Amino acid sequence: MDIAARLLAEHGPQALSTRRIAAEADSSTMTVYTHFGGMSGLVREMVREGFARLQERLTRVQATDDPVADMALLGRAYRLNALANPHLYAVMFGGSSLAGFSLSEEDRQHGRYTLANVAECADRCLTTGRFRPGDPILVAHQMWTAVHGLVTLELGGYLIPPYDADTCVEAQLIGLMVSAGDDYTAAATSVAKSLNRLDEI
Amino acid sequence: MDIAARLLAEHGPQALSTRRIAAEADSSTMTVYTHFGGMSGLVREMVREGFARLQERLTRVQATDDPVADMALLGRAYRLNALANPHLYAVMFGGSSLAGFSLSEEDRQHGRYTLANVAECADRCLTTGRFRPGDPILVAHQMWTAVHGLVTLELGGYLIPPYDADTCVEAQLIGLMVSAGDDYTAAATSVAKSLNRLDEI
DNA sequence: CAGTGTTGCATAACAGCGATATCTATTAAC
DNA sequence: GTTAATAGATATCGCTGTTATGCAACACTG
Repeated sequence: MDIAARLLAEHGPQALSTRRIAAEADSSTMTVYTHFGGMSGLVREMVREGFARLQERLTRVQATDDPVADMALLGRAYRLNALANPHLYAVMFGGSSLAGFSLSEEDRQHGRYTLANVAECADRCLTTGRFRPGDPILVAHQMWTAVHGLVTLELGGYLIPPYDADTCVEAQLIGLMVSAGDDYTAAATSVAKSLNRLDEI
Repeated sequence: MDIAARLLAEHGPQALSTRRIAAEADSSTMTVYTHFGGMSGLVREMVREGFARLQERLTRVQATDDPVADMALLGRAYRLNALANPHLYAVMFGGSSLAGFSLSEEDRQHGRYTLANVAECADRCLTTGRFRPGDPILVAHQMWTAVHGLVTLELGGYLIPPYDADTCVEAQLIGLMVSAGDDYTAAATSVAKSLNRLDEI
């Protein structure tokens, strides 16, 4: 797993081959089959690893008395995790394009479970009255999709040149909080506050 | 190109092989090389085709006196295009995971140009006072990332079960308009209005 | 018309891939 | 100590993209 993760991170997805892994591990291609049941099994395990890393990073943000700032920091953590593991992130969400590999429903459930942290934070935003009354799960879902879309486009190089990524992130986060019901100026200050807590994540 | 598009749409990305294309075309694998310079060239051409289809679909929405409803319909058109060409969509934005294939800066520019329709609509939303004053490009960008994220997760099967896709789209679109500065109830009615114009797209 | 250069495609081959069958050697259990 | 089981090495199969070679049809030129 360590070798596969390193190969993927350093040399991209095409370096993920049984022969290359075997060469790095000084063994034969059979090891991939005995331990993971094939290449797809190894990829599946790496997806799990990717979600584990993501969740570990999300749990780093601590709950403060400004839940909107916490939520913004969750968004930044999500993005930083993706930027730190770009290839792994691509495998996690662009998985269908890898030959013959498809996630099981259990894997997807595991992925969705990652949203629990965000939902908990959304609940705090709702109970403190910062967000418009609604379902915290649905709010968390909107947060996820928006940040996910931004990160996907950023990794794909589709960000519009005149604006750098940080500007887009800032605007996206503020817009998200406003869309959930927060006051615009309050959202702006909370998002700005989250910028000073980058050392947490 | 037609054969490749059909193979991709009907049998997924692993059916995109020089030999299979050659067999369907009753020719040899060399045709891919003489016409596209290799497999990556063909994929690049398919990405261009994908963006062309997307743009064609986006230009179908007509400008009315309710620009927010137009914007919502643009979002629905973006989603419907992705759902109609899921494999093509995956190649367009998950391209890095295909072996050794990377988009050129020109291709990316072509992709970003697709945003022009959305930016024009955002400008109308701004000038009519529905949206908070700001840069239409940045507003259009936020629209893009949010809808793109939603569609990506939907295609990946990551949507949260209790809510169906339509509910998420509805909530996401309303939230987007609110985040851009529109009034909540006005946004809700405009988004609902866009639901009656699905025959346009 | 004859010759010539160019282009398009078919054939064959090469290197690499995932996957499998077979066999060996090591380990675990009784 | 004997036996069963399992990890791993080797070789192989069918597949992939890619390239080199050669052949056939075409356009051009004297």
